[in-house]
Amino acid sequence: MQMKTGVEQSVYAVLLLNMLPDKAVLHSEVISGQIGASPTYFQKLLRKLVSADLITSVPGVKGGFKLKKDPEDIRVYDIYVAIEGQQSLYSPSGILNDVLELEYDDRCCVLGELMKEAEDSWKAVLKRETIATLSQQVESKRFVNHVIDLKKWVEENMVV
Amino acid sequence: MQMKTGVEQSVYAVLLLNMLPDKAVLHSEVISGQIGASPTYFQKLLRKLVSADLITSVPGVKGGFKLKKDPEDIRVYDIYVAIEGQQSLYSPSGILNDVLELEYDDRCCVLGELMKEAEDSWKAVLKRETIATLSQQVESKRFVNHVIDLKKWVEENMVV
DNA sequence: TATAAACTGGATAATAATTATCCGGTTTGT
DNA sequence: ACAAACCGGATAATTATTATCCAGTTTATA
Repeated sequence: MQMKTGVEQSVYAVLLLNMLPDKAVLHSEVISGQIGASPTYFQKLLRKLVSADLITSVPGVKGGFKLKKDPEDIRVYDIYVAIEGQQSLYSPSGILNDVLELEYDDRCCVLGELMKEAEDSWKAVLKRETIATLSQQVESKRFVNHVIDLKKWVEENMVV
Repeated sequence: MQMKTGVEQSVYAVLLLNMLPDKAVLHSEVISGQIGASPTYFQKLLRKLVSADLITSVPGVKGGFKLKKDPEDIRVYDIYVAIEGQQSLYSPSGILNDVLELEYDDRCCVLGELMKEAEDSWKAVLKRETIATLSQQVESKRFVNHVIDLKKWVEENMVV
């Protein structure tokens, strides 16, 4: 039980896109190169983010990707769902129902309820943080010099 | 990202073992048969529960498995860790460190902290519930008749 | 005391999920 | 018209999970 690395890569990709000036766009291979992801698979991830309406893609020469929403409106949870889908961490297989030989109309899933609560609690934390708040943390004094370099890199690699 | 079915099977196995009278023991194939799990793989799961000191095994003819601890002292979380190990749901791959070109001594992992908090919150729920409280729920009035049948089954299949 | 029936644990195979690649198609700036 | 990007479906490679097998140890009992 481990989160896909694609989620982490996507979060950082969105953080990068958030450094783009308006109208500018970043080519998918440029992003995957910076993040160290496999270019072709990374495109699939970007595709999912597009489907989830978190980013937009512009095709054609000078095409690329940019944010669709404001960073305040993109929650880490949104990215998680975009990549992993909304299937829950626990899918009750109804063992207890079989063991208790319950009829369909009075099935119980005592473990399922607990797991749902745990998962909701987990999701709540992911819903709290947004790309905006994450960006703030990265841009904190401690890393400000590195972020300046990174923004320079973005400007060198972006397309109008 | 989905919880192993082995965790669910293990929880129900422990619930079954909790119905055993003192000194009695349940053969692993009897349990896996009731739960509907593959016998050989299920033994591996039981083995992990033994290693985690949640249950004990007695070898030899008339051998089997029984609880090692009181049901109040077995948390769902303990079973989860026994089966899945204590690796966290999120293992930071240090992308941001690479992106920011940080030196070893001032690495940050802004996403890692968030994920850790989310995971702790998830685990807290699993730590709250024990086999004792789960058993209570199953034995609630609603299912009391079925539980009586189940206990009958346990007595028929247990070994002194 | 020999035997059968259980657990032990390591090697290995089968299955499923994740990650990665390829390629023919569409869009768009030059 | 062409090159450079995205699109999306098929497919392969890799990894994680589930499942099996087998030779070893323990123990009740005949």
